[in-house]
Amino acid sequence: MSKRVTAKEIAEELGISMMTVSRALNNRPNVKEETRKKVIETAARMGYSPNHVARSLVKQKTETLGVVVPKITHSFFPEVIRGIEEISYSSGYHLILTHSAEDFEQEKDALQTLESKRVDGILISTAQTVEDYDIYERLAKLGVPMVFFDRCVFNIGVSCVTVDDERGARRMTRHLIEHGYQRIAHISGPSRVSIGRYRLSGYRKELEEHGLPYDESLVVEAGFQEEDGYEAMKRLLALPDTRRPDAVFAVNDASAFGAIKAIKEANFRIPDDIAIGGFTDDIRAELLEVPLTTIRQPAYEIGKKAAQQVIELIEGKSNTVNEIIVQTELVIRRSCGCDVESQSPLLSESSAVGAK
Amino acid sequence: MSKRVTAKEIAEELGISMMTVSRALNNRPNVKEETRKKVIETAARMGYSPNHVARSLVKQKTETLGVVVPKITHSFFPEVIRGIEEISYSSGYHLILTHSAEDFEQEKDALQTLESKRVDGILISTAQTVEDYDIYERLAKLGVPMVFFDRCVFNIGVSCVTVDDERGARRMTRHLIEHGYQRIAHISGPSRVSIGRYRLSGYRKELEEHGLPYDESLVVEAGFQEEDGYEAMKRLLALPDTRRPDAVFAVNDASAFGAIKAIKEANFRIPDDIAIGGFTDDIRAELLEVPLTTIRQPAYEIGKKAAQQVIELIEGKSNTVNEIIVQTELVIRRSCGCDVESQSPLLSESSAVGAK
DNA sequence: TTGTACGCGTTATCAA
DNA sequence: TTGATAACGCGTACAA
Repeated sequence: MSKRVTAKEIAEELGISMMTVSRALNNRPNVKEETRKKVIETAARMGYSPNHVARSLVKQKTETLGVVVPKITHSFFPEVIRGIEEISYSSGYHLILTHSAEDFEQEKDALQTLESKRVDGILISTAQTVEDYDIYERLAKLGVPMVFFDRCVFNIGVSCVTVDDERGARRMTRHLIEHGYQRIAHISGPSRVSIGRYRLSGYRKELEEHGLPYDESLVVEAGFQEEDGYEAMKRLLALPDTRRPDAVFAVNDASAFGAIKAIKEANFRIPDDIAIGGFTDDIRAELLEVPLTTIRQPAYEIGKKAAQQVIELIEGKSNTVNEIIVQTELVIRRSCGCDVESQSPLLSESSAVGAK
Repeated sequence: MSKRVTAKEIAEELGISMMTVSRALNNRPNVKEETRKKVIETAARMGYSPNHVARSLVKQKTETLGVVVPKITHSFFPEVIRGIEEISYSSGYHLILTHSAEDFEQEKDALQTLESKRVDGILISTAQTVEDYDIYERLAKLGVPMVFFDRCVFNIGVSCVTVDDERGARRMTRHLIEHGYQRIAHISGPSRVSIGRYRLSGYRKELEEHGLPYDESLVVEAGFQEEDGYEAMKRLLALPDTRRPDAVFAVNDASAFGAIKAIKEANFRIPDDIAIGGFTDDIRAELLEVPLTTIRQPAYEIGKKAAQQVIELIEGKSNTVNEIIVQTELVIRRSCGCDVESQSPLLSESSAVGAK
């Protein structure tokens, strides 16, 4: 550890008290302008850097937010983080980023460290292996400002920012039904995770509304990763010809990517033999050989809203438990076999940076 | 701020001293096993969470690394962060993630906060508008363990983990030359940034080695973003027919994406009219309508190595200034007009999660 | 094996 | 307008 200049040393240098230095440096009233100037100048000359650790200890505030993501993937979470970062930066908070790698034990670990580091608030999207809610409840009861995003836990008094998963799933399912598909399969997410449950329930409700049977053999519970979708699709493809799905709704785009891989390996064509729809609108979705029809989740927005929520909690501007629902959008591409005039998928305005 | 249980309170509860509590909780020797058990049990019961802030203050160590990235984009930096996270997690460090949004002022800001927060080490990739190196030098002189990754500043006594940019650029340029292209343009990065300079110099040296003229009108300095590549390409396309390039080497994939967009808008074909090569191997590169030939930078590796470097510095296992060069790889796809049997680009094993 | 006194670097409080 | 003193919660050093 390098030797650091302290406020005390500045005080000694100038023959004044520590408190005056502190006041001057923090732009507090009751300091003679002349003194303030001298202090600031001396501090700069001596290379003073205020010790935030000491400050946090006495102020009981770290100006830091803890973020827990299940995965630092390529598309959704980085975008969410960007949203979080933008809001928190402008409010003077910094981010401790942790990731659970979809593992509940690591997540608990991360949460405990964040607690020990006394972050002012926590933003979290649960791991897919979440087992119980004790730790969230404990933190919530302790009064640690906390907000879930994307993957939430409800009814434990914690706010949440997410999309209307059930509605999005219904929208996708309806879209497939309206295009004449009869045997629509669903590669679902883990039922432990909110978005897994809600998307499944949306799928199911929409089938019912259209008088289609809910066929359990067409629903495979899997994880959120590409390989999970791949394995699940293989199981669906192993069904006898007459029972094989003519369309598949995957819980998210990653899962859909895996499913597509399995479908191609089995020499079926998309969408002719099997249509497919995803959820997320990953940046890769529109670039696939057969661009993927999907439900767009505004990741950046979700991040911003979630950050706004915790900050409001922290600063006491609000203490209600909110469920913020961000709207999704059905993005129709070729994988569902619909007649959209498919423009060249290369870098549409909507994705990435729209060069104008 | 919620009321927190302190070590002192545990001590009072048990009628022992704070120190015994501290020793018991930190698995230090010289505590009767029975006492230790009681302490641990009581701590759990009372919901004790050690205050890391206080601990950091006395130990002069925060167990935290500061990370500064210019952008939280979709591909390269998230992968680097994943690598950093993996190593630091296993060594007990947590990450404060800041981003400069490619803006030098924000970067300085971030660096100052990280300094104030007394992070144990800093990992940084410079913003494209970097102006001077004062702050890096100051931090380095102060003895703050610091490592650059990807975009480095050399000769100021700070370690760096990057790829051999010049060599990668030469490799790409040579590849284009060997395929008969004569007028190879370069959309370069900002000359202020190391990778901008080295890639340009690689391009230039390779041309020279092959006896090709270095034509200034074929070199356009731009930024690292998609729109920069787009604008730069438009300028190249505005050249008279005979002076127009037949191939373009873009400083990175994002820039190449923008260039491709401009080329298509001008109704030229890739690679027939104009071939193109990038640098990075963004996850989208292989998914383009005409998959992009590029130089692969092992982002995850870079992150891991960079994290290992700072941690070694922090723990005093090393105090030498290292320049770690990670190898790149030429990835040949269709955009350069070469005869590769182009397999379906959809989610090859190499990208994302290879479902097996 | 356990306890006491002090210090880490800052801010809050109250007195001057 | 300034300063002295006491926290903040923990670990170190030494004594018991």
